[in-house]
Amino acid sequence: MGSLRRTHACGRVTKALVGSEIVVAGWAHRRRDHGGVIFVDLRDREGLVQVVFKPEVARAAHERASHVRSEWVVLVRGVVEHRSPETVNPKLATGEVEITAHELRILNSATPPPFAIEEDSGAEETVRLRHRIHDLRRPPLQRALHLRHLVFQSARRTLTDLGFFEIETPILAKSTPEGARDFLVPSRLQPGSFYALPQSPQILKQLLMISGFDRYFQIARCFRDEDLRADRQLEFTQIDLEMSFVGVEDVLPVLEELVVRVWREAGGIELAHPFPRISYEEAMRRYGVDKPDTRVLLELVDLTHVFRETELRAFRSAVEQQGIVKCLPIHDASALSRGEIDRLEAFVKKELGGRGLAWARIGEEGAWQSPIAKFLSERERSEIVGRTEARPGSVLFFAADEPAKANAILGRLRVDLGRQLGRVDGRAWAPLLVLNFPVFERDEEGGFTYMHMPFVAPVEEDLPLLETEPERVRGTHYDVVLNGVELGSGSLRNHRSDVQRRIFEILGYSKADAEERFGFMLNALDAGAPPHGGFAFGVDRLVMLLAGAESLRDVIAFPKTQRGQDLLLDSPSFVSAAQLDELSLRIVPREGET
RNA sequence: GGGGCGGUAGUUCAAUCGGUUAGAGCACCGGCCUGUCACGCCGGAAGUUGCGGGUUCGAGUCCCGUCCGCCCCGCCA
Repeated sequence: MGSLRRTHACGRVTKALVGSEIVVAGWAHRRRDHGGVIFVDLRDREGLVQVVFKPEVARAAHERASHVRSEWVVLVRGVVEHRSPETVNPKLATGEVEITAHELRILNSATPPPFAIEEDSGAEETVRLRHRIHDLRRPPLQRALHLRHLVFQSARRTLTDLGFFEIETPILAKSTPEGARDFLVPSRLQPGSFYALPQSPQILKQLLMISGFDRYFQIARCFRDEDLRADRQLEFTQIDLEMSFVGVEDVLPVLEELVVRVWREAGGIELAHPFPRISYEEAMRRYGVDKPDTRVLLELVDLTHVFRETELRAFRSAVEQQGIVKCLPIHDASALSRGEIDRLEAFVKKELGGRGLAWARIGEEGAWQSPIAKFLSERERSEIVGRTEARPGSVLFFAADEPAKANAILGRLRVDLGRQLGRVDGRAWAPLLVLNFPVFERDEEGGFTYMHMPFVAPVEEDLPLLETEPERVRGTHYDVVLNGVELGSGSLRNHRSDVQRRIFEILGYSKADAEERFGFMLNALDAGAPPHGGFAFGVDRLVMLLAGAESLRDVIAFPKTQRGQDLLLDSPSFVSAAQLDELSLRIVPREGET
């Protein structure tokens, strides 16, 4: 490079610079060699600019330029000039100008790229992940990671403005028995003992509240050793925050302000606020999910009581086994063909694990066209029609199953069909606060388990229910939902150890169990814990939404595949016997393996 | 753990019913070309058809196993 330093970014060369000598550096995006004049599109983070090499202007530079290939790294000194009107390129931000090169320095050659460094490379994801360096040079990834940066900066600014301190917590943390599977890190100094990577900084941030930090936030890396999905990675990032001396109504405005400012500052989007609110119970009832996309206008109807004594055995047995019967009515549904309905039924059975999908089409004069019609009494049919407001042209879908399953099936169909049939309200963004999640839910054995985590504080007036009907205890838990995607969740936490102990009891921990597993937490609460509560945003999903991406992998610089591998680094990988030895570890082959 | 889709040149795809030497675009290499911008023209090189086994006179194609990628269920405070 010598002593020459770049003076301008390629993508920022404008008409204002015409006539001046500048130095740019970047990657040779494309070379067009006309034998005489040679054009090189030079690319950097900011964009492309055309460099012209003319033999009569700079013989040596022109000669050198003929050797330049795609992705070579070069530095150019030249003069910015207007393009003649017929050679202006309107597709390029810098297309009205070009740089006439006086000097070319080749800083590095490069192997040919495995695919085109373009908006859409056309390459398969395996190839893209293996060649992540080239993939990251593509504009969509450059934009996504820039967006991520803007999100972080906006969040930091906003939370700082609101009086939060940014405090780090350990990555080498401790395994706790609840929640997801831990990633373990063997300790060399304590042979046989393990750290766990944090699933979230939950406990530590509560300890920080007890320590008096009042308002904390952190851009925290979290680790959960569970199977991956398009929207789930082994490691992910949260904007984590916690506040002292607050109730729910003090936390929610902070979350709203954060989301509104991030969308404004990182995305240039004004979100309507305050955000609409809905209870967990209402969300499940009307939409079948706890994170409804409220832009979709279709809604579910509960028909359980209609079928208590029905002749239709599948429905009655579902109701008898504490299940529910729900209906997704779609009016004016002539666009839904019989073939489409059959396809949906197959989809429900195969993909969603449903027993089936009952349906009915209401014909002219209200005649039922339906495989279940003959099992339904006059009264049942008229009650269904009344409840669903069905009319000629309506199609009704029914799910009779345990509540979670029936809701999951119809909740999914609601969104799929709503989008497919255009039953949407036209908004680009639909933020929503979901409130009052229950503290407990029943587990498979009929006992209680926590719905989100064991530290969620009950709503104050429901505290007496802890002794009588734990199932009905509403929690202070809240979710922020955008377009049917959960951006994050939070709650007030139990700051009184007696309430926390009672909850452990209901969860089935003995006193000794609770002491052993959470003794340090209970002691900490007793050390003068203020009322506190907080929240954590899933940044990756948030950026995915803002970027309009389909997968978390498109907003993370170096993501892992569905099997948890990094195809670029080729991790995870075996380690040397010496390393294992130092950690007092031995690899034991699994049954059936050699 | 389960269901589904996929894997052929660097890359994106094609290859009839199981049948000649596995083809094409782009990329790559060489040559020509002074206004292109997906430059153009001429020529060239490029393959363990993911891997292993089987059926067959003959397998990219059929069968079995396995590996890898993606989507989903389970799982994920």
